Amino acid sequence: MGNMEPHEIPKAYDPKEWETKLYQKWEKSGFFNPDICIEKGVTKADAEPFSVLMPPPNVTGVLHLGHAMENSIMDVAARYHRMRGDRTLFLPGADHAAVATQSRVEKNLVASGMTNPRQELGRDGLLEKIRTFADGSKETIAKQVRAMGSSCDWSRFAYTFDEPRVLAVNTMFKKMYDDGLIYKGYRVVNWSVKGQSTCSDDELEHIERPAKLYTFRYSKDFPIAVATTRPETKLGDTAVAVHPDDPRYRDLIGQTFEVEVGAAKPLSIKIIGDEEVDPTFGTGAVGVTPAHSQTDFDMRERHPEIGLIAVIGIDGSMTAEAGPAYAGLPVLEARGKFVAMLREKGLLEKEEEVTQNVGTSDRFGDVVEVIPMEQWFVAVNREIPGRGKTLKDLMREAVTEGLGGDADRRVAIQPEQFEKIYLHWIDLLRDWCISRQIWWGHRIPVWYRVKSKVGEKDPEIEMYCGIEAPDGEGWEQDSDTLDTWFSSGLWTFSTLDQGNDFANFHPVSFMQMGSEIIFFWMARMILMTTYALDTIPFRDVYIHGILRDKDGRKFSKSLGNGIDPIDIGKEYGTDALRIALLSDVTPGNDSRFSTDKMETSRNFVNKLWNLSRYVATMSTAGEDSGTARSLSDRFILGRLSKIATETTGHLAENRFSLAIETLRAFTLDDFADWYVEIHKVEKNDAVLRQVLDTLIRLWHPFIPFVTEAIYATLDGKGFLMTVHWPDIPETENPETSTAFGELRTLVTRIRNIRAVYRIDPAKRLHVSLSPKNLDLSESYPVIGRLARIDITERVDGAAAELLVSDRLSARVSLEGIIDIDAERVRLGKELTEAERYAKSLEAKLGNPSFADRAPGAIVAQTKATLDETNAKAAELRGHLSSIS
RNA sequence: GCGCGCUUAGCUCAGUUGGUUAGAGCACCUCGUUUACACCGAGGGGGUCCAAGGUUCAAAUCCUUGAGCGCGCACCA
Repeated sequence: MGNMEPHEIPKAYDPKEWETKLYQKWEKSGFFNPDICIEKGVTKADAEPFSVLMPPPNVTGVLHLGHAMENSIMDVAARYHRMRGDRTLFLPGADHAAVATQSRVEKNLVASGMTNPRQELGRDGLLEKIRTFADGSKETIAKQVRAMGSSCDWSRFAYTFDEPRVLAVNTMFKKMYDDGLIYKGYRVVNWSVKGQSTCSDDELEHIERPAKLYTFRYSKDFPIAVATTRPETKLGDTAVAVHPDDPRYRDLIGQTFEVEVGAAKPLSIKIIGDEEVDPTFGTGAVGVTPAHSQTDFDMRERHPEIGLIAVIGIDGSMTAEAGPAYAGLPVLEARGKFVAMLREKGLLEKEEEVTQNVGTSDRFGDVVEVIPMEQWFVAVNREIPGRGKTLKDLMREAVTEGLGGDADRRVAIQPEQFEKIYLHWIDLLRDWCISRQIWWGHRIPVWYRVKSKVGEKDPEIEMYCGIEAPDGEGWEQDSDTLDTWFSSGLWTFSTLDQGNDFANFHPVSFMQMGSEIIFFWMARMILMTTYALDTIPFRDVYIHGILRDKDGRKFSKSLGNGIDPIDIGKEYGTDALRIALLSDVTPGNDSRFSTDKMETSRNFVNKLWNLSRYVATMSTAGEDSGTARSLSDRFILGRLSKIATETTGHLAENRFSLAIETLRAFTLDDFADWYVEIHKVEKNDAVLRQVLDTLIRLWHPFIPFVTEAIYATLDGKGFLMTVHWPDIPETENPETSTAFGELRTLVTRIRNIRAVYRIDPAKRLHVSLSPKNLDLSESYPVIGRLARIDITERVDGAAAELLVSDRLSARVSLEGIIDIDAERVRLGKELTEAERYAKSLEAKLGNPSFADRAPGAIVAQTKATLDETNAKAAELRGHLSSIS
C-alpha cells in the first residue's frame, strides 16, 4: 500500500470490514497451532511452552458476556505469550454438561408438546435428541468463540463427551475403583424429587426461609424434649443425642426408650452422648434421624448401634415405615398431621418462628430431601494405596507447600484469598457422590449379572468394573451416569491426548475461571491430577468475579438484561468489546458492564486507527528504527520504552486493566496529544513510525483485529500476531522527562491564559521565555505551534507572568487585552496556593523528628521543594505588586 | 454464628513494597485556530480516600474497633 494518502484509508475504522476476514486469515495460516508455528519458524523448537485451556462452555445454548470476558482474558494471555516466542497452545472445548443439557432439552420437548419425554422417547430416543441439540450448540459456540477473536487451536478442540474423553473417564473410574477410592455405598444423599436424581453437596444452594421450630416429647413420660423444623421425619428417629457432660442428661446416656408415635413399628430411641451437641442450644438435646439428615447420619457412623429408618421415599412422600397414617402422604401433609397429633396428645411444648437455611438443587430448584440410598462415592478421607495419603491431603498440599513439599509442584491461586476459602472447603469435604440418575452423561463403567441360577431367592449378583464392557453373556451396565464434574476434573490432561501434547503442555500454565466454580472444577482438577498423575494440573489460576450490568445486577434471563456478546461486538467492534470487558477486571472482583464503556472503547479503537492513518501519510515501511533528533524524540522513545516494560510486567502478573490503562494513557496523551502534534513541526518520520509499530504490538493481545488491520495498512510483513513482542531496553532519562514536562506545562499554561482572558484562538500571542540552565531553543518551533505563539526576545507592557518551574518562566504579552483585575485574581490564586504549600513543607521540616528519622533523600527533597516554592511565591508577589 | 472481601470525584473504578500537593474514564462547565481523528481537539470545576482510635518523622496504604454492602462456609436440632 505504501505511502498512502489519508483519503484512501477510511476515516472511521469499520470492524465489519476486517474482523471476519482477518480471523479467517489467521486460522488459515495455522499459527494458532503451536506445531505449525514451529514448522514455519515463528517459534523456536525449544521455546518455553505456554498453555491455557478454555473452561469448556456448556452445550446448553449460546455464550453470554461472561464467556466473552473469559475468552478475552485467555486470548490476551495466549497472544502475549505467542508474541514472546513461547510455544503457545490455547485449547478450546465444550462440556456436555450432563444435568443442565438434559433438563434443557426435556424442557424444549415439553414446550413442543410432549408430556413426559423420558417415557415417550425412551433412553436411546431421548439421548439421540440431546445429542443433536448438543451438536448444534457446539457449532454455535465455536462460531461465537471465533467471533471474539480467540486465537485457539481448533485442531485440538475437545469435548467432554467425545471418544478420547470417555476413555479417560472410564480409565480413571477403574483406577479409583481398583484403589478402593470409588465405592458403592448405602449412605444419605441429596435427592431432588423434581429431578429424580442425586446431587452433590456443592450443587446445593442454601436459601433462607421462615420455618416453625417445634419443641416436643415423643411421649408423656419421655425424659427429654427435643426440637425440630421437620416433625414428619421424627417418625424415623432412632436416638436422642446429648452432650456427654451435660449434667441434666448425663445419667440417661445408654438408656433406650420405646415410643409410639404412629410409625409402622414403635420407635426405639436410644440416648447417646455426642461431643457435637451444643448443650446451650434449645433443650440441649437433639432428636437423631439418621436417614434424613447428613449430620445425624454422621452421628450414626460414630454410634453404629442406633437404627436407621427411612420414612421419606424418592417420590417425596412418606414410606410404609412411616406408618399407616402417613404412608403415601407428601411430606408437608404428613408434617401437619404429625403436629396435630402432638398437639392432641399434649406432647407439643413450644412452637416458634425461626429462619432456617435449606438446601435447594441449583439445577432443578426444589428443596432437596436427604435420603439414604445406594450410590457411588469418591472417598476423600481414605488412604490411597501405597501413598500414605488421602485425596484431601493431596488437595491441600497442591496449593500450600506443593505436592510432596515440592514448591515446583504448587498451584498458585490469584488472588490469594481464595486459597483460604478452598482450604476451608477441603476441611469440611465429605465423600463425593458421583452417580446421577439422569441419562445424558458418562455411564458408570460397571456391569452386573446374576451369578446364581434363575429362580433362587436372593440371587447373588456379580459385578465388573472395566474400561470396556466385559465379555460373556448377560452383563448389564449400571444405569446411572457420572456427575458432569467427574469428566471436567480430567480436563487438563484428557485434552492433551495428541502426540507429545501431554509432555509439552502439562501442567497447564494458566487457567482462569469464575469464583463460583472453584469447588466444582478447580478442586476436582486438583483432586484427579494429583491422584492419577502425581503432579499438579496447572500452575496459575486466575479467579475473577462475575460480570454484572451497569446497575450491579447479575445478567439473567428472568431480568431480561442479557446482552448478546456477538450482537454488541458487531455493533461496536469486537476489539471495543474486549477492552470494555477487561478494563475493569481485577482478580476476584465482580465487574460491571455498560454500553458507555462500549462507546468509550469504540472511540479509542477509532483513535488508534486514525493515528495510523496519520502515520501512513507521513512515513513508509521498512525504515530503520528511528533515531532521536530532538528533545521530543528522546522523550517519546524513553516513555515508550518505559510503558513497554510496564505493560510486560502487568501482563506477567495478570493485571489486565492496569496494562490497558498504561497503554491507553500513553496512546492518547503522550503520543496522540503531544508527539503527533510535535511531529507536524519536526517531521521525524522514522521515530513516529517506530512508536506506532511498537505500540500496535503492545496493544495486539487486547485488540487483535484493529492492530492487525493497521499492521496490514502499514505494509507489515506476515502477521502482527506472530511478530515479536517489544523487548526494548529502557531509555527513559530523568533530565529529558523533566525538560519535556516543562515544555508541556509551558504550553498548557499559555493555553490556559487564553481561556482565562477569552482570547481569540486565532490570535497569535507574543511570548518571551527566560530559561535558566535549560536550553529549549531547539523546541521553540514546536512550542510556537502548540501554544500558537511567536517567541520574542522580550515582551514589554502588559503581560501575564508564568512560572513554569524554577528554571523556566515566561511573559505572555497581553497588550491591548489585559484585564488587570483578572490577572490579579489569577496571580493571587497562584500565590495563595504556593504559600499554603510552603507552609505545610516548613511545618514538616520544622518537626525535629522528621529530620532525625526520615531518610536523607526524603529530607533533601522536601527542602529543595520548599526552596522552589518560596522562590516562586516571592516572584509571584513581585508580579502582583508590579501590576497594581 | 465462623471466615473472607469491599467502602477513594456525581457514576464506574485504578492506586504494586507507607514518601513530591491522591489518579483515569464517563458525566459536567467554557471555548473551538490547527485536513489523522466531531467515534475530535483545547482549557476547567469537582475528593474531610466509610467512621473513630492507634503505630510512624510520614497513612488511602499498616494495626484495632465499629458501621454499611457483598461473598464463602455452617449440624442451631
